[in-house]
Amino acid sequence: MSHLQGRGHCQSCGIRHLSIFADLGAAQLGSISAFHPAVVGYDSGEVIYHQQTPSNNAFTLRHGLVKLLKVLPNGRSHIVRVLRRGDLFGFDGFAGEAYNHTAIPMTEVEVCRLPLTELLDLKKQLPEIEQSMMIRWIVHLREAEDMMVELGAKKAGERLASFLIRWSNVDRDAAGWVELPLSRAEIGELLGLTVETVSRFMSEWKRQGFLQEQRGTIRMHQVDELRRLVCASGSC
Amino acid sequence: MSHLQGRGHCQSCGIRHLSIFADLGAAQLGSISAFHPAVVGYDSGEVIYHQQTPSNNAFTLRHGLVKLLKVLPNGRSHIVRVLRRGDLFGFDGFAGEAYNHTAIPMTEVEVCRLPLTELLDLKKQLPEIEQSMMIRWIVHLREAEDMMVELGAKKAGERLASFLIRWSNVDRDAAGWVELPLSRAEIGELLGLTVETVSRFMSEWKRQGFLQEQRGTIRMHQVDELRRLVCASGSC
DNA sequence: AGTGGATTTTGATATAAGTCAAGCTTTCCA
DNA sequence: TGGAAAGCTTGACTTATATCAAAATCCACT
Repeated sequence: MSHLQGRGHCQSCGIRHLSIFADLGAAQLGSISAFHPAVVGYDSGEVIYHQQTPSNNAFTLRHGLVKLLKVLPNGRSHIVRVLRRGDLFGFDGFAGEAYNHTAIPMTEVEVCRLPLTELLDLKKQLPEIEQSMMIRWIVHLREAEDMMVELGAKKAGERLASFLIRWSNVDRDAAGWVELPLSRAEIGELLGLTVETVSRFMSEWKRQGFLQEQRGTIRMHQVDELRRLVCASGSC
Repeated sequence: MSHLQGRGHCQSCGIRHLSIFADLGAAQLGSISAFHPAVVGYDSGEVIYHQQTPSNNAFTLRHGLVKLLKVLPNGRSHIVRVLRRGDLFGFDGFAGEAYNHTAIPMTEVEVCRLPLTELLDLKKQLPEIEQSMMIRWIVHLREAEDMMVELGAKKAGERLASFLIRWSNVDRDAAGWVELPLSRAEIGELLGLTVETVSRFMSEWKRQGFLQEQRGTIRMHQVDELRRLVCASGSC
């Protein structure tokens, strides 16, 4: 179950430097009296919010991973984005309008819940927040455009290789291992492929030594080799 | 060739009500002395700007249609967005950074060219512009998410039907006709399909009476019928 | 009006990826 | 600890869509 972990205190927040509040001074934060964030926990698979539901809160991800997905009337669904520490989400509709997608944790997560109306006020008052949000939108839009190219112009192996390579370039440890807490089904939903196709490619690459995996953790080898093999003249 | 049509005068601009300057009063516009927009024309197929090129200007489309596309190193390319009257584009990088995509007119167009640094200043000064840009980003991001679902979770016929239906709901005349100045190849690049696939579906639907076409203009019939036929239980 | 080039259509064929089905592993918890 | 559920792998088969190729049509320009 989701559970309230307590009232938020931005001043002492461990991930503030990753959030839209990164550029605020302590004084500025202290002076905000009408702001009421709350730290909330969710288990993997719970629903943080559901598409078509009125949006009253935005969220900042404190730790764990969240997927944003859209479900079609016929049951098919597609993951439109995977969120990481510090990401802002749920601010894709205007206050009171419906969320455009569903947000579900892929691990245990902790989020900071921000009432939308308060966030909008804050944004108006503090140009730093404004600016920080604008930058996020731009980056975010770039990523969306890149993803459209992946989906529209690349084939299965290319999409999967480029996803795994990108993923393994973030947060990998000294030995090159990265957590990959996505099921094959989820990778499929993200890349527009079936579970079987994802599984086949990954098995093949493990056999060929491009990929190691143990308990939800992976390590990539000879990335350039893999690229040369899978991606026709620079398609990924 | 592209050609300068003259210095812009926001006050008298015919599409200002569609632009990011829609909510400004005449007085506010008049008071902006340091702003130097220019009206520029381009022919179909010219390059307005090229991906990887430093971004110094943003643009507002005055009339005609522009495609934003990304080209992969291997020559494949994908259209990530089609722009209409009033749309702002080229503001996807920060001043001086590279554009993330290439902008090419699909018809003769006229654009208003806005120096990025000036636009950024203006945005800082006038909350109306700020607000208007934020709304555009949100809408835009929604559209991008929707498009990812199209590409990732739907098949050829579903994508094409939903594209044609959406398209024909904008700017159609009293008799239901809409201009469609995209070649089959461009529709394919937008939807992740080949020319042949696009052509086959459209021919079939013409035969079946769902679609009429003459000289770059189309008209849809019995949309609900088509949907029922093509889209498995509500997939489009 | 007539010719040449581009675009579109149509057909035949190939193939990547989906579907269906069965076994195999891992994980979870009773 | 063991047994069920969930997730993953593998195989055989089907199919949607790409690819290749050739007509047919449309359009632009003398």
